[in-house]
Amino acid sequence: MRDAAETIDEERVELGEIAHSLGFLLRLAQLKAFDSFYKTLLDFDFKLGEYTVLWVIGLNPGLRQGTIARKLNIKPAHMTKLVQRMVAAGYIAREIPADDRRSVHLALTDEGAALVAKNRDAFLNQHLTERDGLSEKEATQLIVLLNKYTGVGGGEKE
Amino acid sequence: MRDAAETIDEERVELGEIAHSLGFLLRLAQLKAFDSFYKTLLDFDFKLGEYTVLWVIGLNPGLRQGTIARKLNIKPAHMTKLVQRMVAAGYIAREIPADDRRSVHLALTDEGAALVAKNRDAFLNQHLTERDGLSEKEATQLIVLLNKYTGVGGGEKE
DNA sequence: TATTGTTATACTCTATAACTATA
DNA sequence: TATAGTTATAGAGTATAACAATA
Repeated sequence: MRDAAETIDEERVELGEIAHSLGFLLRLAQLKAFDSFYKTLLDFDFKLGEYTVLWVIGLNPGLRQGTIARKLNIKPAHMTKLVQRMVAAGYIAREIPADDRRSVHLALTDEGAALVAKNRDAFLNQHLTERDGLSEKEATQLIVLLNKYTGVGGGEKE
Repeated sequence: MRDAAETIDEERVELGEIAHSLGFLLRLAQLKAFDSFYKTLLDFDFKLGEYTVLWVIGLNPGLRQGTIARKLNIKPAHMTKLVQRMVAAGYIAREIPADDRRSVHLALTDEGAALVAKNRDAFLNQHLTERDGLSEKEATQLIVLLNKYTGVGGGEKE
């Protein structure tokens, strides 16, 4: 595997110790995952982040906008614009609750719920298409470790 | 662990199946890794990507600009601007080889080499500071899996 | 004609701070 | 005075296409 198909057409690039740097590897891995995601969804006119927000709102109707933003690491300013686009598109309904009129509660419209449901399989198919190079077991292991590292699975049933 | 410190101050957010999506987890993980990286380098006036490019040029003096860009997933247009900044800063020297005058070969100046050397420890310290939540063994496992997934370690000694 | 790198443009995401309206 | 969200602005990263020089 060392002298095999490595000299294909490109000069060899030595990466040294950064090949073991989490930050560096995560950047490359994310680019790869996004690539294969978008490759499977040619007709999809949404950003990954937008769909994710719709998904989370669908699972947590009535949640405050800021809560979702913090959980998904979206900055308030960005969140505002994203929500505005989704409201304009008719996928999200905003509601100002009487008990705290500063906050905004979000829910999917019927149209939004339909959109999430319709693209659900394609979206979750990521698992299958995106794990190039890894065995099923390794992919599962990777996901478990990332859950732990990010703290995402913290309070979940797992 | 389920009823413990979860109701700290924030409403509970249900993520459902996307908590197992590689793309989603990689995005969060990358944000976290970058955060802790920049936290350890308060006085560092470089972007992560810029330092990475300098690093790789240091290990591969004379390599073509495009080769490095492809390996690091940097788009040609972006690479051009990045190189221009580094040349202006005095860290990179460009050389047009006689045998193919379209290409640009890159090498570090003495100043560039000194900069890479000086920040080497802080840069590689990522390993130590950035693996919050993971045991040493798990961090190693994660890095191995990411190496495999991204194909980075493909032709390396490992 | 094809390739390497450059320029120009636009769009997304991010970062920041000032602002409003509520509390 | 603090908080939730908004607006405005700027910067970084990316995508794209048109271009020049060279092969």
